[in-house]
Amino acid sequence: MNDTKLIDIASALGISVTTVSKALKGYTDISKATRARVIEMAETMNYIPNSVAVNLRTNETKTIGVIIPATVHHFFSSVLNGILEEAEKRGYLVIILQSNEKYELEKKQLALLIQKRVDGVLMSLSNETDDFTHINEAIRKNTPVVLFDKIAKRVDCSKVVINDAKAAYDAVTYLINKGYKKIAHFRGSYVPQNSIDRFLGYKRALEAHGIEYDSKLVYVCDNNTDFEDGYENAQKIMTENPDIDAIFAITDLVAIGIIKYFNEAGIKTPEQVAVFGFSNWFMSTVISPKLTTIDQPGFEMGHQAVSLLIDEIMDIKEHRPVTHQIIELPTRIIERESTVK
Amino acid sequence: MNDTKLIDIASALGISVTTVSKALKGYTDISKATRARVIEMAETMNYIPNSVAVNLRTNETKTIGVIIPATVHHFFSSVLNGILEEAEKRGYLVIILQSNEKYELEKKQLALLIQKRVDGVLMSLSNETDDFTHINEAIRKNTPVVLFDKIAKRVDCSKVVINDAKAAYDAVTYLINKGYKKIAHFRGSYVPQNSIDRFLGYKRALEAHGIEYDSKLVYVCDNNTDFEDGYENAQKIMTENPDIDAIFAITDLVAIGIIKYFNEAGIKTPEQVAVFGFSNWFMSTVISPKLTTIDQPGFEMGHQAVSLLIDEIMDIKEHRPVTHQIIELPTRIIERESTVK
DNA sequence: TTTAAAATCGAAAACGTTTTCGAAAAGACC
DNA sequence: GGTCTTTTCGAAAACGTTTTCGATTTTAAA
Repeated sequence: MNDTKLIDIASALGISVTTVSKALKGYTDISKATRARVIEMAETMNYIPNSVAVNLRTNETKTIGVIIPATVHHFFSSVLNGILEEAEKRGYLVIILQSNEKYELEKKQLALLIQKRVDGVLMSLSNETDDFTHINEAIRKNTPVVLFDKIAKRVDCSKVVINDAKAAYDAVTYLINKGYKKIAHFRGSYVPQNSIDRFLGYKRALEAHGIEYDSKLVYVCDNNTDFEDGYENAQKIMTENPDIDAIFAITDLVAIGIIKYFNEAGIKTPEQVAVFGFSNWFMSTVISPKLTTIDQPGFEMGHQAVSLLIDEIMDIKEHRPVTHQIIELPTRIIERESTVK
Repeated sequence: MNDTKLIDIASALGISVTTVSKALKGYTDISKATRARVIEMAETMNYIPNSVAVNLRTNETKTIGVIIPATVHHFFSSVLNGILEEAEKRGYLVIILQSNEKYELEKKQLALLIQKRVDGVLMSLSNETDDFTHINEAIRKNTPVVLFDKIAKRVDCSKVVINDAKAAYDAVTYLINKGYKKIAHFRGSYVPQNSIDRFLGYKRALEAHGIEYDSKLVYVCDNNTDFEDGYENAQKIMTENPDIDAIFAITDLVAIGIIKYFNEAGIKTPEQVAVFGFSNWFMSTVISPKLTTIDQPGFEMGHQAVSLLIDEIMDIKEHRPVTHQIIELPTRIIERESTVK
């Protein structure tokens, strides 16, 4: 170990630690001559400042925390990528925690991050989360939080999102314009805002185009880790409502499950039933037929979230007033085989 | 902010910070009575210890660093999962860095982690890395390192790996036993140990079964982020060596590229050419035909790596002699459609 | 009651920096 | 040479803990 510290440089040079510290940090009240000597000595002694001591003194850790529901999803992987890249660029390290879609875990992890004195935290809510006091508490304690993707509208903080309702609206409108008439929706569970908004988009698109909304055509897929849900509900809907001609799925994963079932059951996609996904996972180009879907800019989302967070950290540090922003990233339809006859 | 500190509790109770600290940490030289008073006051004042101060004093951060080449790959996502879960269970936080397969970045990031005083680091080498002094340097400075998956044999530290050569040998042997005679190999680039070992396994399996190794049947796929490489080389091999009847691919991603090309070109899999992947990515069950592959236990690998690392951290802390272990995780063949006629 | 042992507490040093403030030295000016 | 300004440096406090060691008080033993 034997790390060299300021005092080692100081005694090697016969000067004080104060002078060494100032020389290294570029203070102007140190002569060019001694500054040069200090820098050289620091170099040869291979000095590396002890970040922990610096953190204690300066009261900042140059570290941000990230809480995401899961990493296995391709979408969150790309968000993570964006986060890591931007954080590194701005000189921050990132601590990652995974809530596994559990509210209790999410709460505990947020407390952990605050205890670790991270300068700010980025989070995407778990599916269970419908109480936001832990987040408000964090903000109240001056740890800035920015929410991304799975957010809560009622929390007053910066956010970066897509317009789920609009994206869903666009998707369903696209299907209607393509001539599909009886469009089902495989939705997510009832708590997450995404799930609600995509459902609303679906419903509004139908109504806006004179198609009556039928709650019997809405199936719930609340398992996020597997495509079984899509598979099973596809099976179910084809016995209960065999005359549908399209399904708008909340997620590519669900859509993949649907297509898998259709392929096995000999149901032609899109000839008999078209399938529309959501997120543009890598997988969606792999399956046959290739999946039409909504592109959700994960990488960009990670970038923006970090940017917003660090800006806010700076504002707090400089005692500037903080203003919360909501960035809405554009989505677009990626048309592939699963919807074009 | 207004965090409550030890001194706040102390002055509220009219006692010293020493006593407060000891009471909270369960020292036996504090009376039951005052301990109770302290604990209660700490509770009501919502005391949270300042980790940075604790870190400085105790000289440990309860944080480990992880450097991986990329997160987008499904395999690394599951390793990450295993890491996060085990680290949380053992009370450690994890800082993640991504080298993007660049040696220089990997080196810089390792230095960063050491400067941040992480208690240890987990890493999987970049494809470019063929100099290991940065790792040896870290170990010399008493920051334990454990390597996983993409390792360097010449570095003296704990490792958790699969036996790439054996897994590849098994895969090719499987193909031979299935009756395939002219088996090509799409290998990775020349530096990474994985790539080398899988190639060696391929070669040895051929030789062990009396099939002459032909270097013309080996194609290099060194792009890890896309399946284009597999796609293009598949196209190439079918003009240069149209009589092959199987391909052993270094990665599921490459295999997917091959199958995509075959599907488009009307080449039947596995009837004309069988395809064998490696890693058992989620994707491999999505493509049609479903891909036969080697299951690589990523989650378990993450678990074990963290376990090894924390054990070593403890050994160093307690001044016990450290012993380096190499854990070899079992792989197995997952037979699916792409190799069974 | 005296003495020894046990129980309970606190002063102070330490971890390695950063930064304020004052002191000393050097230079400028008359 | 004396005064004033500028340059250059260092002592010391501070960040919030942990832990050693000694001091004081209480209890037990005789």
